[in-house]
Amino acid sequence: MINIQTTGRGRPGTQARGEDTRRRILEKALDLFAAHGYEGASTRQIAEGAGVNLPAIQYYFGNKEGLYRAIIEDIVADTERHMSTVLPRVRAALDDPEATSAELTELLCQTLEAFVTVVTSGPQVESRRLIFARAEVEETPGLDRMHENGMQQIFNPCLALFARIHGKSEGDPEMTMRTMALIGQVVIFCNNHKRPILKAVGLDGENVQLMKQIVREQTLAICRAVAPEK
Amino acid sequence: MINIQTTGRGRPGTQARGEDTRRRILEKALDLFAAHGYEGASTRQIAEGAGVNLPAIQYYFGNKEGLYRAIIEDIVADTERHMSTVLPRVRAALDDPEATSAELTELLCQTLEAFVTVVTSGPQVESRRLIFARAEVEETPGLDRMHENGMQQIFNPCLALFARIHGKSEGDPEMTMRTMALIGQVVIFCNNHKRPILKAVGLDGENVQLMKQIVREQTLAICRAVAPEK
DNA sequence: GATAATATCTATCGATTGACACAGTGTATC
DNA sequence: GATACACTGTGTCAATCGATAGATATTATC
Repeated sequence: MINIQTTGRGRPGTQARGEDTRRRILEKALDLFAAHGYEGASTRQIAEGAGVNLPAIQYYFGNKEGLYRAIIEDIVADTERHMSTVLPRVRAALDDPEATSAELTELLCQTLEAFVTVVTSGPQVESRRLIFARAEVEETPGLDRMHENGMQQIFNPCLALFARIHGKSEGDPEMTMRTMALIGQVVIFCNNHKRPILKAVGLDGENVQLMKQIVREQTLAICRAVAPEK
Repeated sequence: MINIQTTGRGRPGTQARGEDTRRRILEKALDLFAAHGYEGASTRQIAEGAGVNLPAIQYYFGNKEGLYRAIIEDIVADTERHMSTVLPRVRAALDDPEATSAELTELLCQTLEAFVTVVTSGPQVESRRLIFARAEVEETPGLDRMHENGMQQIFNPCLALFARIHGKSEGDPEMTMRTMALIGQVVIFCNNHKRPILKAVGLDGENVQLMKQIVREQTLAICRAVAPEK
């Protein structure tokens, strides 16, 4: 019997011991999936790296795909947690027909900054960033879930704000493309951190601040070109 | 004996027949590598899809990696061909100490537009775009070559122009990050075309023009914020 | 300590992978 | 028409993949 969902924590006749094992598998799997992709990372590598037996993966996650989906769910939950600091205010402003262009622009900047926070904080950031980037490229089972979440948590809010600032409809293909270009400013930093550029720069605390500043400045410049301040 | 390099075209004691086979393999391999990645695409799939035998891949390209590298070389050559319309003028302007900020900005826009052309023209664009995106994520043998070429043909010229416009050094990490954000506006369009967004928009002729316009407008807005026109 | 659920082990399955040996077919050149 | 080279076919190899069977170990509950 497979216990994909049960972690055994606190249940009668249960040991909390397995929780460590489960976490070790998740951590190693995240690193390997990020580095080599879904097909490239083998369950044997993961098991060996996590210091567990091969059937442990099946025991805790059912199969390889279940393991992958568990990782993605973690990232999705983390993303929602970070974005929840901004999204309510974004929705409120969008519901307010009298929201000024300046207010909407400020919220757009904050949304993008929250996105930067998502991809630069927490444990194993570099691997999580790579999974993020892979979600835009690969067709692995489960990555559509992550892409969908990115649309809901990041793209659509930015699209709504940006379209409102432009005075255009959210359904306008032009606004979709403009928003893609806007978000691309952040997404590109999710690339492979082993590349010389990102290795030279390094997304440590100081550069993360700089990154937010750059995104804000360039976003402000773009918005001002559309809706100049009075 | 493997004849990785010889295509047999026009050489004495040679048949031109194999050229078609070689091309068919390349085309099918490009699609499959783009869709499923290097590890995900099997040589059997490629051979079957191209309508050839499995050893044909070995015959023409030595091994799977050789086939992959051949594809990348094609894309690299194509990129160099497209960028050659702008890069000489960029180098000339960079060598000219009296080049105005407006001139440098215009060249930056043209460089980015040429980049858009690279990722939106030619046969099998969608697959080539995906390979482009994968180059920023994966660590497949040969992709470093492609990434390196992207640095040389696109990133470094943009960095040099952008730094000059800002009046800062090319070696400044801040300028590296700013240039990444700038180029990210275009790179994000290289994502999976099967995703709902890109499927709804579609990078056909009309939208490619719109895309160039958007990139130009937003780049101009960013540059103007730094070096305001007199 | 008996029982049952949780957790981990060894060993192996069938399928697929990339690569290869080697025979056969075609055409051009002399 | 004989030879050489370019090309395509069949069959098979060792390695690796994900998955499973089944035995054993550990621990909580009674």
